[in-house]
Amino acid sequence: MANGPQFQPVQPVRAYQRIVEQVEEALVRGDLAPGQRLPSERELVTQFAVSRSTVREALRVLESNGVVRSRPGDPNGPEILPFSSTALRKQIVRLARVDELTLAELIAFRMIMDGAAIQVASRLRTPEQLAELEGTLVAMRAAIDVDFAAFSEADLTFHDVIARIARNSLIETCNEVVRGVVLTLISDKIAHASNSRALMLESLQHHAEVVDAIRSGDGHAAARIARQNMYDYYAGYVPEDERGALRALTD
Amino acid sequence: MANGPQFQPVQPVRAYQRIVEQVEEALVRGDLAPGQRLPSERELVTQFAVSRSTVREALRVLESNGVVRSRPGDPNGPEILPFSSTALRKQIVRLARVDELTLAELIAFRMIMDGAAIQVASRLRTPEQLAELEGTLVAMRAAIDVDFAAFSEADLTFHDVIARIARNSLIETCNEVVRGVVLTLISDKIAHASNSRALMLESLQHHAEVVDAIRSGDGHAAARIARQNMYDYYAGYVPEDERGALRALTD
DNA sequence: AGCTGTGACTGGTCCGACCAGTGGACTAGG
DNA sequence: CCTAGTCCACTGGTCGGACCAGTCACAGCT
Repeated sequence: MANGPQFQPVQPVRAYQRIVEQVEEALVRGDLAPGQRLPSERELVTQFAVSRSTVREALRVLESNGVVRSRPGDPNGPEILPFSSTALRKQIVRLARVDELTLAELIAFRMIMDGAAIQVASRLRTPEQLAELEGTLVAMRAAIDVDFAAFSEADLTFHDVIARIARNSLIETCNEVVRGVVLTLISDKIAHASNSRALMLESLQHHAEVVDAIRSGDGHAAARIARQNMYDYYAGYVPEDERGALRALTD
Repeated sequence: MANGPQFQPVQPVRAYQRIVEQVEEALVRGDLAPGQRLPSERELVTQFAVSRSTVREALRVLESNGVVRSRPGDPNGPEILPFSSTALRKQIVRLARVDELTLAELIAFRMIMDGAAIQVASRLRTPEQLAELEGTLVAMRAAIDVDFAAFSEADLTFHDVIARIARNSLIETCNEVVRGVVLTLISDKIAHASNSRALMLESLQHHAEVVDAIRSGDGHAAARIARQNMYDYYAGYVPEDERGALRALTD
């Protein structure tokens, strides 16, 4: 049999898709920047030489991808949005929903990413950044006296600072997204009201240990402590027979 | 000032959004499964009691999110798709394009995820899975004599097997997606034609070392070797001043 | 100058129409 | 009886026009 050229199946390109492509290309070329406005739908109709239905379908896709936002009556036209992780979160949530994704996998993901970020941060951190990290510990201590939401917020800040020191916004975004998914998954099992203060104090203590390890520059120790803490914190929500992967990360 | 109830800003919910929500809810409830078909657009018009334009905008959003696929002329109606990571990849590519994401970050991400997967795999692997892993090594060796594409394919299989042993599809998906993004980013800098065979043999040797470490059950060693290999392989494409984070991962 | 009412324009939705393409039913042939 | 070919009902893609509620800028009033 002749080994001819490798043909690829073709699928028709719809008009609205080419509009989406043109807008996205303009965005990566820099011709369009967040904050700027697109022409009105009726103006786009003339520019692209298509009907308004087609323009609107393209705008709906762009809107669903978090690229633009249309508001009724706005004479300035659709707005180009700054990048946001909401669309990325949507996809991960979708991945989690098809139930190929267990809570154990999500927690393992967090242990891995957070541990790695801490390991990198303990090497790259400047004295100023170390001070900033210690500042967030103080803020966490103060937040305990407010309520759990405030503490959770301060905890989030801590991990944001870590990711920024590690100079990796992918880790930052993924961690934030997965953290949100994990929280929604276990939110119905949480009864923080009874013992929340003790839990918060314990969590603060663990964070302080991590900072100590970062201060001494021992990245492996810092990462190990952080992973162990996360294991202790979340393992109770994971079925016994799924904890193997998590324990493999705490060695 | 009275501390009244916490009102939230409201934004109007469009008709097409509620259609999208209903379809996605039906999907998570299991009323809709991949492979099944949606009613035709005109049928959906009567079921949702909206116009066809509205139905179509909803379908475009679902299609852009990888949930359904419409084909012109198909009497069976739009098809419910199995989950695919293409939409997730699209979002990560978008994140990479806004240039907040450097090549170094992507490679760091791969070093972290792949290393962690290998660490977990060396603990969870069964003798059969170890044999399967050794089998992929043989396949990689055979692929070297074909061409680089075949070798790359075999290499991908290796990492897929690792992720499956580690029982974490999130890692699997993220790794696959990021790997694709990395390849497209450096594809223009690659000139494999001259020395590809030597590179492939070296890569195979490194994979064999990883498998050795997995066989002996030393997860930390296996992970360290894997990260070091990836560093050696990719570091050349990363600017000198961005390699700090990568080196922090190879300690 | 500050306020107010108005109107041009926006996006959201609906309707009806036409076209090219698909696939199943139906028919003619084996 | 089964196969191969034709045909047509129906599909999605696109178009154009229409109406409505909402928004914002501006002209005119106080």
